[in-house]
Amino acid sequence: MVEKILAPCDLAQIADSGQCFRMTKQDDGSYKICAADLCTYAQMKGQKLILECTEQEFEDFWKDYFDWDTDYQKICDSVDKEDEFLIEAVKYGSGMRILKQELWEMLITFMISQNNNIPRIQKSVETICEKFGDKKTDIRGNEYFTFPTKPQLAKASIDELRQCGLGYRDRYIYEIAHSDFDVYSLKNMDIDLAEKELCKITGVGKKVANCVKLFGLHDLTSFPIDTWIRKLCDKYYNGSFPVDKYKGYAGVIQQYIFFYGRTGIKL
DNA sequence: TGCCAGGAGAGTA
DNA sequence: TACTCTCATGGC
Repeated sequence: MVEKILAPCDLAQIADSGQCFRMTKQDDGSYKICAADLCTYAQMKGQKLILECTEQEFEDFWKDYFDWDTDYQKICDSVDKEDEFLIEAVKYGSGMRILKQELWEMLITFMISQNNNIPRIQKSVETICEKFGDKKTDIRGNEYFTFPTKPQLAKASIDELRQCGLGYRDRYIYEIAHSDFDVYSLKNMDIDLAEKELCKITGVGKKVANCVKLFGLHDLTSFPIDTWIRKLCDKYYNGSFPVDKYKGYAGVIQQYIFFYGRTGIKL
């Protein structure tokens, strides 16, 4: 068990923010988090984050996963005082953090996300893990499944992928799993080039590429524009959000807006 | 029953 | 370049 001060941080907000799909609330109030090939249980007590893992595992993985070194309070405080909508959005989702997630998992997950809804994405991702990932035992003695690697996914037929509820996206996943594309090569690229390379993949457009950049490459300048953001920008910003005001971290701001728009207000 | 969802590809003008 | 149609499918 590891206990560390982390503020701001709200696990409920992060779990419901649409950036991760394998973070689920348990009956005891904790959150089960499956990431990379690991699994832990997390809960907050005040400003204290309690993780069920060893100190070593925390230092090696979870600390970075929670983006420990970014000052989210400073980001919240930087919001334009004239921007009433954004002030409300940040207040509503003030415990948000951008998790540093596994790159391959982000690519596949956000390819599945297109023209889809979050509960259904979660279901598809979980089914894919159960069918093609490795079965492991977590710290509480429960079984969990890792997200399948590229070679593991390449063993799946189109029909097997279709059975995971992917709909028409099954062939996109099939194609990328059988391609010679190395997602990890993106880490060594200029971020604009990385986006171009992502957009060459069948089933990846600008929006999905920006999600992969933000959640998989931790490029906080990335500002994905989906249906929610578009509607909100049309309503509150005359169709275009002033990303230049938030140089270097507009992606975090995007996440506050998305979360507030999707769960906090009626459009 | 029809519309929507963290969109993108293909066809057409 | 810009627009439109289509693609599965569960939830409301």
